Amino acid sequence: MPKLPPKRLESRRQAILEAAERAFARDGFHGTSMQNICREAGISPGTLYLYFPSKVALIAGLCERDRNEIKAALIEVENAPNILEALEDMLVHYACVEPHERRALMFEIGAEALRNPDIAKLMTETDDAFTAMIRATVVGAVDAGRIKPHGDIDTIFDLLSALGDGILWRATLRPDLDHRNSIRRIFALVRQQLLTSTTDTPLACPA
Amino acid sequence: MPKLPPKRLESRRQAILEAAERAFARDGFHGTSMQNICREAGISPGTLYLYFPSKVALIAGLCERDRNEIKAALIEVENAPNILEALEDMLVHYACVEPHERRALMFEIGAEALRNPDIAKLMTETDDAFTAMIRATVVGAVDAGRIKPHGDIDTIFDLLSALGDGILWRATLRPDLDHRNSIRRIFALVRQQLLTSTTDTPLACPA
Amino acid sequence: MPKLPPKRLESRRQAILEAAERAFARDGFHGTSMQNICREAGISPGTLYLYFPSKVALIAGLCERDRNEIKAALIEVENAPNILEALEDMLVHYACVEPHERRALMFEIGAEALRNPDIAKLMTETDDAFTAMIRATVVGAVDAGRIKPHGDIDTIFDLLSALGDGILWRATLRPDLDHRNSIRRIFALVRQQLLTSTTDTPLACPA
Amino acid sequence: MPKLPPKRLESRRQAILEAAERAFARDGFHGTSMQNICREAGISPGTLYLYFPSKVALIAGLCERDRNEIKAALIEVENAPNILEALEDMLVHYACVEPHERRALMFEIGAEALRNPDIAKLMTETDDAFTAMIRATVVGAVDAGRIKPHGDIDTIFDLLSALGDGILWRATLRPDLDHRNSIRRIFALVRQQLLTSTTDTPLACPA
DNA sequence: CATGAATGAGTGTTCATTCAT
DNA sequence: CATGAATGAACACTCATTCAT
Repeated sequence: MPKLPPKRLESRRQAILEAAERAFARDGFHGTSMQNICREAGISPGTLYLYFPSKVALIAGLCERDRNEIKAALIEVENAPNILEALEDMLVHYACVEPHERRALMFEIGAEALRNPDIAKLMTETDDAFTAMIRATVVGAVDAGRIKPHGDIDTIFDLLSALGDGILWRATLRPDLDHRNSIRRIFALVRQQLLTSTTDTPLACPA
Repeated sequence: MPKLPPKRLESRRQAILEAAERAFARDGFHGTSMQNICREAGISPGTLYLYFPSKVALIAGLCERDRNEIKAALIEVENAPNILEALEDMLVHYACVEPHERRALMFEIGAEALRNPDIAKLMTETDDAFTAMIRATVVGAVDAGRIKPHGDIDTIFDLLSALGDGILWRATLRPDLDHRNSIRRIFALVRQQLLTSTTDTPLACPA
Repeated sequence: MPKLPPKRLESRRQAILEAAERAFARDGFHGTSMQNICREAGISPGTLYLYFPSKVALIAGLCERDRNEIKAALIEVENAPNILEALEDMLVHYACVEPHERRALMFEIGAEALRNPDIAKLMTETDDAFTAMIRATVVGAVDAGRIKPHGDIDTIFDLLSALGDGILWRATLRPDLDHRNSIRRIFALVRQQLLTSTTDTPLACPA
Repeated sequence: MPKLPPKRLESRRQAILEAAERAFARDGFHGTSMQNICREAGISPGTLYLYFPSKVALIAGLCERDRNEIKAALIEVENAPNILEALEDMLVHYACVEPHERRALMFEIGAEALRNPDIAKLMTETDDAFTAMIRATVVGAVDAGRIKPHGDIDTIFDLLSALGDGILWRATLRPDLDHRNSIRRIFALVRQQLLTSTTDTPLACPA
């Protein structure tokens, strides 16, 4: 029987999560104390623990929030006229448009997942959902004859998954490089050699 | 003015580094205390600080040691008859043969690089050296007519770099998947669609 | 100016006290939080503080309740045909029949009394009432010629008081020993050497 | 390989234990923070944890120290010409001569034993050693014909154990009463009715 | 009367680092 | 060169209590 309306509680929860994200992004997970987060959120430690039972729970909360965000982004990709283009835009967004801190945080959550099974589970689920969704969309496009894969479709998926993760990793660890340009060129290559759109101009035989 | 012979000093340093690596791999960077490392190395804290000025310096030391190891591995790749095959083997080695802890540590060093410019510099240098080396080798092979790139050579390099990093990332975060098989198939695809060996049986035109 | 009928208030008070006792007995005074008690009682902290102004007040409440219980037990002793037998039964009850948690709680209340004068006062009053009552009863029996004390009657009382407290202390701290048997034998000895019932078979002179 | 001489370490340990005792006696076990103890001992928290691994370990240390003290006291009792007199003096010492805080601390250690098996074990061992020693001494005196028990010797022991504990309990919880006088009278009664010294003037038959 | 969200000082404990020996 | 005792700020987390609703 909550005294405050549920909406108030939920918005408070979100505000705390955002404060935690700012603090984590600024100082890193291990460099951020609960007191820091409290100060950032303008609340007391007691209140913080009313909403999140532990520091790890904050990371889990952020992880879940990201998961929801990615799911939403995926639905957009799903409905896009050109799936490769949509994926490319999504990658540019996370690799270049979002601030560096955002990627750093993602990286640290990954590191945390290596030691914490709960976080690992959240990440695994997100990853699986992502892959399954892309696969369904592309397979649909292939079946509809709008895309032609050059090679085993499963292998192309594995390659694309690794490619996406690798681009994000490099965007995080090598902020000095021009990833936007790199992504554009890589995707052009993918379109040419791995997943040809049949509605585009036909490609010359590579041999 | 060291009074001990430099060899003795250096071997001590290496022993400490190895102890640190064991401890970090077991408990994570933030889960390992300097006392743990001392116990693992069989020395006192005072002695540890004689060889390494801080905990981060240990990570930097490990990072540098890894860099040297990778450079050695690269030279092997450089001299290999088939560069793609050598790269593939190297990837299988780091993604599947080396124990999971090794990858986890690499990941944590990456996370540390995000907060520490010294570590970042070490990683960047290693990455650049790696890329430059691969590029030189492949370009040599292309010029010699032993390999034929299907597309812009720089783009292929970017793709391969991201692909390699992504495969390692996935091997670290998704230890439940069969990465060995995945790598084999991806490299077959790469050989077919991106970097064809002219000494192999010519490929059929994919279109 | 209470608006609820006093009975309702009082029964609520008792219910809270019982919940607190359960929680204290389970986890100890210092191991029990006010939130635990609230959960046990099915009320909110605000309500708890409406009935008891502090955590110590709960202990005081329990102490007072115990006092009333002991007073009731004393009246039974007072009316018993054989006072020593009644005392013995009472001791067996508190030392062996009641669950260990009950004694532990009594012990913890004692510890609290050492730091809190209010609690100390309650305990002292109970102790005095107890002693006075026993004394009156026994003196009555002596005057009536039903019991014959072997020695100074005040000293026998002091000994009996200490004996009773000591038996309870030992029953609390040494739950591994057989206190029931011990009490039976001690009381037989007391009857033989300290307080002889003249209605029983006369005792032989111990010398 | 301790750098400091073992004596220095041990004296430091003892100094910390004494500081802890002062603090516990003043404010109670749960009312004393580790910081308080550090201030009292003039050391830092880190140093405190170098000597004692936890707060409970401090209580255990005090408990063990008390045990040794009691053992020493017992040896004196053992060698005393009149064992009952020696026991009486020992009781007077702990009940009346030692400061109230000492008893309060003993009480709190008892309370802690109810929740902590390690402490309970220490207390049980001390108690058993105490009882065994007294029994051996008294049985020796009985066999030598210097003391004559009036009743079953085991029962007399149980009664004496409970009596001693009860006197200490009462001395702790009722500091307002005159325990010295009470003990003198109780022991006189014991000598008269339970354990007669055959070297003293023979007692008249109580009947 | 009752609620429960909010508080914030306080808890026991850790750990990277220093320095006298 | 090596030691290890000592440090003390910092940590994640708790809990008796309050008060606006």
